[in-house]
Amino acid sequence: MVTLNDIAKMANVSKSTVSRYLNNGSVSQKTKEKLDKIVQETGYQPNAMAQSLKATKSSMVGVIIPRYDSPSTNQVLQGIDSVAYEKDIQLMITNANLDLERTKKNISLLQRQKVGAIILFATEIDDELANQIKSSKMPILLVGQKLENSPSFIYQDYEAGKIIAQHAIDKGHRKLLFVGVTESDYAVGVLRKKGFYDVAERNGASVEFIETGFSRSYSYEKALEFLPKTAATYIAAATDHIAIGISNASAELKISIPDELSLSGFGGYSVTQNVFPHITTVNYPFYKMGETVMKKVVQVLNQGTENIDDLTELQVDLNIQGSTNKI
Amino acid sequence: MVTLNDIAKMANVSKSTVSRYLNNGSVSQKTKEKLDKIVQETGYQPNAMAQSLKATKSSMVGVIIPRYDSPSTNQVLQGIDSVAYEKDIQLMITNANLDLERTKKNISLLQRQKVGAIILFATEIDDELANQIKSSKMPILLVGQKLENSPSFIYQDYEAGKIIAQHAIDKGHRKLLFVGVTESDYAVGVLRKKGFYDVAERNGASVEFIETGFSRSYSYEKALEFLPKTAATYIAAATDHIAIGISNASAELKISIPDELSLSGFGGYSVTQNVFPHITTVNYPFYKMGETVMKKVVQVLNQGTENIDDLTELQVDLNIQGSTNKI
DNA sequence: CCTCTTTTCGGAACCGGTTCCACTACATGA
DNA sequence: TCATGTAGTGGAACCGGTTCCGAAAAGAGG
Repeated sequence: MVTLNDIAKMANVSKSTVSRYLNNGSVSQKTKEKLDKIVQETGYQPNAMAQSLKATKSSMVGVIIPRYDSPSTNQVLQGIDSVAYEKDIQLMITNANLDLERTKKNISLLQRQKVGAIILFATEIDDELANQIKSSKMPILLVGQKLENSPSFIYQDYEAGKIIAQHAIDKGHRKLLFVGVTESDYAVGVLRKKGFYDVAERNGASVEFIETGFSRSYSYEKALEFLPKTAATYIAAATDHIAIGISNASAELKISIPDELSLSGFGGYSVTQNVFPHITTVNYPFYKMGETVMKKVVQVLNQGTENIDDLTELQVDLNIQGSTNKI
Repeated sequence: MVTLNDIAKMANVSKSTVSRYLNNGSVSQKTKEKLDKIVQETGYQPNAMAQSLKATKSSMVGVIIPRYDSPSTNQVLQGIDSVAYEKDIQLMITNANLDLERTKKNISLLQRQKVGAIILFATEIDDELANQIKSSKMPILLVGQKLENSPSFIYQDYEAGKIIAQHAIDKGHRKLLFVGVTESDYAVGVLRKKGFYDVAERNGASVEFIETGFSRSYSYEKALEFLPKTAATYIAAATDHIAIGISNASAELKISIPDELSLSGFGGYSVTQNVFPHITTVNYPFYKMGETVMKKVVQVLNQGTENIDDLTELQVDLNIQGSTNKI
């Protein structure tokens, strides 16, 4: 591997001259031409680690994702990437694999790499992690969860629940079923449900509740059981994947959507377009989330962590498709 | 940020002693205890860049992915990650965003970062990129494309085409339609189709061909046109997403799958489970691909690039679901 | 108590860059 | 002609670690 020192020797100049040539450029025309030629021939590329070491920090930004195959995360990543690419910031993406311990390890890994900031897609935050975040000298931005005194970026989950309930009400439904998940997931399990209940009850509708898991296949099995029994005319699934499972089950049971039953999800994943009829859902602005967070990172990199809002909420909007209809 | 030097001063010992304490450990009991305490209190973590600089290489492996929201890529990544995590190798994932120029830039970026090896998910390879790969002193492993004299890992696309055709023949179909993509994509556009044709024609079946694009929605539109006209009883779509588009269109047109028409895809994505009936497909071993490539990387890291096979082909297998039936 | 071996430790060089400082050479203006 | 300014350059220190080498200290054996 050819180094700056090698180049300097070949050109019979000092390291500093070569470095100056590569950076600012107070170099004479003659040496510039000489170096042009040598750098060209050798294909010299500066060692990024040596540069970062001298600068005592790297030009990278760390990202901790929960897992690779999450469509929402990937859309957020696209948004992050678009801004990062534009600003010439290199991302260092690490996978926590839905493991809290691995999340903590990844934070310290990124700290050792001296990244400029960390974007953390948090699913669960325990006390230890909260402490690690708070005591970090390196700015850590949270996506999808909020934490006191840390810049957090979340979706309007409570609002989303309200929007869907209002839609059901508007379509004339009064017997509703909310198919949700465990309350240990605050955004999905608590907020969406609460928003839904609040609007439904305010309008005098009855709401049943059934708990299922996040997987499509489990929800499908569950739906095969509860669909024949329920009196509801409108089912609000807490995620699009759950909705897909229910959609599959109703196809199997020859229950027609939307004629006999209306069905909606949350998320706005493209999977809702994969079934027919397409599923009404609440669109979450994943891509925009990425852009927003990354722009904030750029700001933090330039100005430090002062004057940064603690909480940024991104708006959601209703996406009406063929799966919901008037009663 | 507390450095090794700081620790040394606090403990009244030399840098080398602290370094030895952190690594091998030929250190007396007394100083060990003293350092234990100080490291504990300060939360000292060695600077990864300084370590890499000294070692003249980092302990990372670079990965270049085509884009973030590719389900197949993400499954391969999970496989790569599982091995990397086990071997304590840090991944540096970069996004080429389906851009050839960005792919080239990413390679040189990873080279400047002195990663131990690069895993490249190649879609397209032009002469310049081929040269860049060949002239790299750093091992570059290719996934999904093959290149002479470079370790390449591919799927059995030709074989997959044969398998699907054989399945159609076995089910008694003789009027076949292959819905494919442009031949500029060698694996999907050429190999799958060729395998399909070879087996079909050997068995005296007729094969129509229609070209579409990779997107589900475009294939859906196309299918609305060609489904009413075709005489085929079996449609082989060149990807699962195309198959989903066709499935949606046939639902819209009230053409019953599999009673009136059999339909299959390629890929084995979970989306084929999202529609009802589930779609027969050829499973591609994405996760295993990741494991296989990463194991090879580990080998290359340990033994260098000698005795590495140029080409590794991973087997595919038929996954029969409800969308195909006897005629 | 004195050798001999082993353990423990500090000094210095090094990895590959960047940057400050001082020095030279030459041009500019008075 | 001489002071002053400026572009171009090299030397040296530094970023934060690792490692080689030799010296000092500690322990073993006679």
